[in-house]
Amino acid sequence: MKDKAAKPGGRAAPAQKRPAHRLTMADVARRAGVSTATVSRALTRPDQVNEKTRDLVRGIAEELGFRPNLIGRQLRVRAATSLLILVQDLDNPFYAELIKGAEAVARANHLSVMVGGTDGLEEVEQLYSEQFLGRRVDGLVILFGHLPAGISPKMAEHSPIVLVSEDNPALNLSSVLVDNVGWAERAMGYLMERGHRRIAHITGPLARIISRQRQEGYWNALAKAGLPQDPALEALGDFSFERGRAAARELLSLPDRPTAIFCANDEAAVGAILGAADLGLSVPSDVSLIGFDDIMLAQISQPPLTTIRQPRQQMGAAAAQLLIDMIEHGPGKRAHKQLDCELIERSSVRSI
Amino acid sequence: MKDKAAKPGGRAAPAQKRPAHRLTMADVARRAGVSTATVSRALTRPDQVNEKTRDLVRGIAEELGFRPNLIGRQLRVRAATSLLILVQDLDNPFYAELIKGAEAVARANHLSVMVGGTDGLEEVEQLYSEQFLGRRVDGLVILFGHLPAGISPKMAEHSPIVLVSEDNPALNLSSVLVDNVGWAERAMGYLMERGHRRIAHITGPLARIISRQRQEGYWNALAKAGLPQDPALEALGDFSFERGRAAARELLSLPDRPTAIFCANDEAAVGAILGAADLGLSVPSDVSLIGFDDIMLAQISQPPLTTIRQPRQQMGAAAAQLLIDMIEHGPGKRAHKQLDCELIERSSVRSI
DNA sequence: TTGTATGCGTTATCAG
DNA sequence: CTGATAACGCATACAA
Repeated sequence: MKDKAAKPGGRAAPAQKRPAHRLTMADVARRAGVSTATVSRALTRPDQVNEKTRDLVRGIAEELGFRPNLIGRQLRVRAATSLLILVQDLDNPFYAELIKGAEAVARANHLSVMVGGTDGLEEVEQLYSEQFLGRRVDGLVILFGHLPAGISPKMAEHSPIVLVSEDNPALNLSSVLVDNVGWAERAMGYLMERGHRRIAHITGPLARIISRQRQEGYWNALAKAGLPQDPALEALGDFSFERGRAAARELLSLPDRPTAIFCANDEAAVGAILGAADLGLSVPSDVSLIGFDDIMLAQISQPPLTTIRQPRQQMGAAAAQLLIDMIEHGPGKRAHKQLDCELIERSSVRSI
Repeated sequence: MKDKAAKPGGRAAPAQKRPAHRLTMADVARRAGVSTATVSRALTRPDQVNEKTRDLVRGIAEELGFRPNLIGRQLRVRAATSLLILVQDLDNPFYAELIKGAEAVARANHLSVMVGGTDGLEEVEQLYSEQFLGRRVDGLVILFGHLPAGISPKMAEHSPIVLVSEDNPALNLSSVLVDNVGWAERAMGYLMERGHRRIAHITGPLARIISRQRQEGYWNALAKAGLPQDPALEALGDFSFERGRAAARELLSLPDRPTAIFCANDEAAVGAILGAADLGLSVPSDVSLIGFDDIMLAQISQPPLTTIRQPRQQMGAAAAQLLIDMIEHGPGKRAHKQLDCELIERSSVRSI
């Protein structure tokens, strides 16, 4: 048997050639004839070390291809390193830009961003919750209106978590929102200003608060105009293109058909364009359409869609910023931020 | 002054109430009157500990809201924990489903997925490279055809990295690809079978290999049919809707205008539909169009687009699987996987 | 300016 | 079955 190094903790033998991805500061230190402390300093606090030593150490690190292990560092330095953005549906075009906004702010603060798509599955939510509870991510941006399975309201109360786009007032969490009710009203107002009185609504999935809020805006507008609520004019949607198409067909087959439809989101609205076409009707001559979100599709649909634009990038940025504040100053700094939308006029509405 | 605990490493004072997110196994151990080793075992290897002890420990952990710190664990247990997917453009609809595929496989292997959007910025690539080199992520799925800044070809050679969708043969890396040349030829063949002879091409950005491959397929098809290459029939694109629209206008303003256009991707093809419309031309009666990718937009454009479908979900899944194999068995297991596309027939092509 | 020693929170080893 | 102890890789307080 070979001798073992005398000092406990000493390496068995200075491995001939350890793969670059397994080098540690000790390896660099040995080669440079300095202590690991000096290596650490040379790499992260260059000013605290003699110029010659610094260059020596850095040269050797470079030569060896050494990169400090961030896990080791993170265990030692308790600084936030990453945010997790949770969405239900990764291929919902609404989210990408929002994520971009968050990413930019995170990056500026030296945080990385993880994105998780849950598909609404509890089991997946659970998995991501573990990352958070296990402190592998330092903050949570949630793009659906509930806490992911595995995080109790009590835990959430004292944690850096922010709800974006979709609120849940029951949870008292920080949030970045738009006034869905108000802007739905505004969309309706736009239609009414152009003479529409018989206006239908294609809802989102009513299980989601955001859908109910836009529906509420629809109702409010009706009420303020002294118009009755006609259940026949409300078609249940689910934010999908296909459902929007079908819903439009239903609505436009009504004996006294609506002159305009307020769609809970753009995707459904684009579906509605085709639904109208299915019946030989065209937009906006036969029926006017207004959407919500201003996704890219809204610009390139035929006709281009008049819609309510949500400031997605800003929403993402604000969320990240809020989160970072909470991480730095503790969750006491809870906040509710409301951003403005904008009505984008294109060609899917005509005056009557 | 108060006494300090006798043992070095002993905590100064059993903090009255430490926030739940700062509890350690030591806290649980103390409360349960066992060692940290037992706590660890009770939590992660329940079978290796006496039933009564186990329940006691787990009960207390639960009661305290203790969650093991994954960073500590990861430092100790060198097991892979996450993959990083790098894309240039997060809001490119092509990627979402691919990411989903990768995520599913990763999840099944107890890995989490990070997604990074670089916007093509070296500085951002650098940032993500550091995550990888710092071993905070264990594998890299790259959705653009080059190594991110900060990773040298030599490093890459021995690392779990896989290129997806877009190849770079110069780098000898594992990859998951489709035969872009072949399927571009197939698209052209489809047009030719329907009598088209004068066929234009809207390219992708030629800086990208994938664009050049599809262009090559275009040329090959021409050559095999004995047709000449007419530079006038090639319009430079950049995969964008707007550029596709403009390019189509150029092409269709030609004195002897093409009867069909092969577009390097769907987004440009949808743009081309509008470009044709701008000139009072309609698809497919005046000009036939075929795309590439089969993004969602292709289904809902008017007319719906005939196109080449890439198996995006499978590509993502295959990439993740490849990566996992490399992580487990070392990068010796390099592999090049080629997946099949499918021609999706819709209504943007007519026979002449 | 540099080195020594310690601990971040967990788990593996080994002895009891 | 359980406990003591030593790492994992790094950064810092403190001593030199």
